[in-house]
Amino acid sequence: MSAESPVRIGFQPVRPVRAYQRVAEQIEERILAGELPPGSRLPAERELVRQFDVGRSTIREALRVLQSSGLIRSRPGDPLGAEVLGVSPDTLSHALGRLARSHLSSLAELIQFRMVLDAESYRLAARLHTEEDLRRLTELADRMGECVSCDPHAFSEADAQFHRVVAEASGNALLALCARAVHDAVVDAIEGELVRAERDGDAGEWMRRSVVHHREILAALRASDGGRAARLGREALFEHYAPHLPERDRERLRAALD
Amino acid sequence: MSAESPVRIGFQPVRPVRAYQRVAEQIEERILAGELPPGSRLPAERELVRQFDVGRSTIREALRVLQSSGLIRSRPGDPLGAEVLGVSPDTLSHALGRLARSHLSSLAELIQFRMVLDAESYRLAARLHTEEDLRRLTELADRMGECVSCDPHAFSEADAQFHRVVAEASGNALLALCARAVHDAVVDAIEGELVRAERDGDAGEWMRRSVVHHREILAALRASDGGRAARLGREALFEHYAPHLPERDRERLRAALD
DNA sequence: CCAGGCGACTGGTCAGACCAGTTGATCGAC
DNA sequence: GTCGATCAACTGGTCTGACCAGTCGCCTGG
Repeated sequence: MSAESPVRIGFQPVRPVRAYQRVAEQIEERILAGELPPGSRLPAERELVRQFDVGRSTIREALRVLQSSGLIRSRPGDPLGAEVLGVSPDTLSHALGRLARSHLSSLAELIQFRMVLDAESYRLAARLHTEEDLRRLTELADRMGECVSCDPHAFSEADAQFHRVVAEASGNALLALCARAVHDAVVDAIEGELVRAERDGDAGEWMRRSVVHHREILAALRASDGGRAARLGREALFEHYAPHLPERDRERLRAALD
Repeated sequence: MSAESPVRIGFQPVRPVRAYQRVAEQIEERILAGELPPGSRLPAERELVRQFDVGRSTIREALRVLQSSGLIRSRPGDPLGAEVLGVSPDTLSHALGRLARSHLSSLAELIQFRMVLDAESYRLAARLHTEEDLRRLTELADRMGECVSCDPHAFSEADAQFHRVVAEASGNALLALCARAVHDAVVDAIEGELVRAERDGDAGEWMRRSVVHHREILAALRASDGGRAARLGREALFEHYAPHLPERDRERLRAALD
């Protein structure tokens, strides 16, 4: 402590703002504000150099930041310039995947989180779903049934789509995006395990069980019984993943079953 | 369809991988694998140029990508090189904030999502909480009570911390991070509304109500009644935000009440 | 002992060059 | 005429070399 501390008036420490940051912020602002809609094109880099009056490396670093955020995409030789992609959930998936990979969150946490998001999707979807949603879900459940013991890849694809449709039927895009990101992260993280299980020969069995689960959930949705659908969804995920987890994690997952 | 379609063997379209991408991936890999723990330093850019055998602009673009992902931080003049920060939830918050800002999700969706995440935090926390958690929550609720009609800013801070402690007590770091990110996004988005409400003079009233809600939730948590805590949490959020939403959105929020 | 200055670094920025890829107009063969 | 190759004018990706303003450690003069 100094002898006389000067009067504190709310001065903020001024941190230098890099040129590439300001460029990136300006462009991001335009994109988020809708002035640069998805599909539109940014000027060429050398043109941006003129407009922003900075060096090309500065422009390129700014574009790199935007690209790593998934806001734009560029392709060498494209005379139209970088393409605006708009806000996409991929960044979210990426960030979630990184978190899942790092020690910050274990696979069990990821699955538990997926149980939460899926269950709440079901709960909301049970109230809001349309006939069209039900038709698509029925179709996807049927396709899953067809793919058992013939095409595991198509099965997974139909399964993923089933969850995606439910999440969208929940009426909450944010919830749907997060659910999808977590779904992808789980699939990425446990793919190896599932392949191993398949080698062990019980592949057809869990697929059949999964189809039954999905049909039950679908029935609950059709009956607009959100609580039941949510519970079934949690149980399905638990049954699906618990065998591949150590006992300690399994216990934690059980806590999310309710 | 062409006359003779060649035999399909699983060739993947080879997409060019940029040099800066490979550099960024290599470094990210080391960080995620824990070989470069938080706090450690990357070599200087010119040293990386030698190690990776690429130009400095390539190195810089790679570092820019890593920096925008929050994995590293660099400071001009630092003779130690860029600092490794490790995986942080900030990227997630940032991505969520962008999603919230874009047309992809309205404020109502954001709040609905927060109702879901908070409620599930309560449900899990009710099972897992420790005495220490309860002590901290009691303290925070008390502080909220003290701040009513004296320091709205401190009130908000205590409120935010209450939710953060609950989320951490849920035992799921991922859930906690998302809940925090969504909380921040909601606060960012509706700050203006709350200030307006405060001007209208009912500030003290909703703060008092909020304190009551938090105490009720705390009691439910103490009783390990997760279902009750979850329901109370949803109701508290609904009551808090519904008045500031148009009727249509309010209806959608009600759906999440259960 | 300490203050101040002097390098030797750092990251941030710029300018200019080259490469490989894309595109569209041009031009020649049919 | 149409079609296909050619070519020039772009694009983004990369490299080089330079300069600036900071930051740090050392070293020197007091």
